[in-house]
Amino acid sequence: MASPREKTAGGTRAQPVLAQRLGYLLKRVNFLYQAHQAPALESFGIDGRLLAVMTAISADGPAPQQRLVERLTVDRTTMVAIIDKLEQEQLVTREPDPHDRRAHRISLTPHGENVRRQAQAAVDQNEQQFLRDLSAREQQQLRRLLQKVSETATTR
Amino acid sequence: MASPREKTAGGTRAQPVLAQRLGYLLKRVNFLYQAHQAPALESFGIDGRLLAVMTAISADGPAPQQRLVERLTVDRTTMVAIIDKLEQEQLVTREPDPHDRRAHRISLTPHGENVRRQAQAAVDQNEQQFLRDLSAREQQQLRRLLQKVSETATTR
DNA sequence: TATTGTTATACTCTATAACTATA
DNA sequence: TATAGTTATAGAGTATAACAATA
Repeated sequence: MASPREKTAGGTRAQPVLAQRLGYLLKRVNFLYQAHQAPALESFGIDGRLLAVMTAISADGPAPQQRLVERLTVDRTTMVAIIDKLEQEQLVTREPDPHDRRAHRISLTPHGENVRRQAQAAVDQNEQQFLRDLSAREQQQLRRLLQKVSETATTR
Repeated sequence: MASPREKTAGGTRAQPVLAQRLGYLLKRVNFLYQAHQAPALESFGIDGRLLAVMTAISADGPAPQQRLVERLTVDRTTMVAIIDKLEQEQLVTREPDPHDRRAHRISLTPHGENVRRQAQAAVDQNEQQFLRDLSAREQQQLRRLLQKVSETATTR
């Protein structure tokens, strides 16, 4: 029934030990990260998802909503709400796609690119605070390992 | 500022590069992990949160709901729903705490401990599939780095 | 007065179904 | 027939407020 010892840091090893479970760690670190970044992003009137969409457009250029949907793995209907918000804040524009009149081309406005750049800088700086106990090498390792797992699981 | 290149598909190149952002990676890997484990857990009639609660009880012994709340960082009202479900499946029992008649002692039933052990074994096995592109050493590194970050951010 | 567990309620996030206009 | 975008709607998940029993 109950295991004899655990410590959360020292010589744990026993059996269950929640704090070492990958699923628990991923959920928890993700939660902590979002909570840590939220205030920094809030001052720009955006959240992580909006920034992610702006990042995708900034990296790959103007795109129909459908392409953003595939890129970010969010639902079509969710994307509508995201673009609504971004357009309302005048960070992106919706234009008819000349090649396919069903589609809308989403582009960053100059203001949008400006906000994106500043928000990203704030995020990056904040991230250093979040990762302050990891060396530069460890930070790079963490990113690399997560990326590797992400690619494994995506291209199953 | 931004790193020059990335891969992911063709020769993407640009600056922002969503797939390298820590926030994006954490969210994505967490999502992929949950999706990967859900079917395995579903066959036991539970989900990751229920297993986490069972793990905590199994590791630390019977506990009042409040202690589980602190341990898992979920809301009191959420915990009520979780314990309701576990009790309904006869995986745990709610007994009056002899020392504090306001509190309930939550204990794993023998059946609960049995399910917990089998479910955990299934999760562990499934996890190897999820992490199949990481060496044993890399898996350990990933866990260690996440744990370190979690502790940093928790004990701010 | 404060705390444990509870209910009712609201709010966010996300997904489903059905519609429109194009292809 | 299928696809891009949209709307309305419903379902999870989670948080807030208020209450009963007890400390």
